[in-house]
Amino acid sequence: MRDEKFGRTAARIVETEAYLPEVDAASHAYRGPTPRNRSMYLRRGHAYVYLIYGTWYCLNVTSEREGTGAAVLLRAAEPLEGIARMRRRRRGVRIGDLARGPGRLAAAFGLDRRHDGLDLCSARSELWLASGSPPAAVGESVRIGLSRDSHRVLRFFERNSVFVSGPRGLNG
DNA sequence: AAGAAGATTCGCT
DNA sequence: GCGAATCTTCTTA
Repeated sequence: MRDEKFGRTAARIVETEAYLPEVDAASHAYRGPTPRNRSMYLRRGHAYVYLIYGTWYCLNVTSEREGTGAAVLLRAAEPLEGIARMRRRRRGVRIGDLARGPGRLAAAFGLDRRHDGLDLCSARSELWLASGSPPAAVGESVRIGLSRDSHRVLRFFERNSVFVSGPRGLNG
């Protein structure tokens, strides 16, 4: 959820990908800290927001203890609140496309590097995680769009959600 | 120092 | 289906 002066935007996470510490060649933290990825080393529950292809931002939630680089990429979400605001940010696309994909999700919430490093578990943060309705059935698959460590089954999604970005079949 | 690839998406052919 | 957009990091293509 994101709180701004003029209202709240909220969405329910329906698709994620995990990036492991140490052994995961696809992780931005695989080769150690850099200016871009340093917030991956924050304690679990912090935001890692980065720019990809010089064009889109992606939102991750850190997942390990302080000093260990790991995170969960939020790949897709079901818009719940502030949908008009999201549509304005997303050039008026259909609701089903507002947050279907990691770049689109961050764009719907209006995120950029100013949000990098925020504590997503703090009531004083403008961007935060809330508990919501649990997924009915969780599917898993390999992660999308990787060339290294592409075999790892670390993508998780709500099986019957139309807001998921990638394949929803038995094996992803 | 320069070039290529990358956790993506959009618009045009 | 393919190229563009254009930032950060890694390789030397």
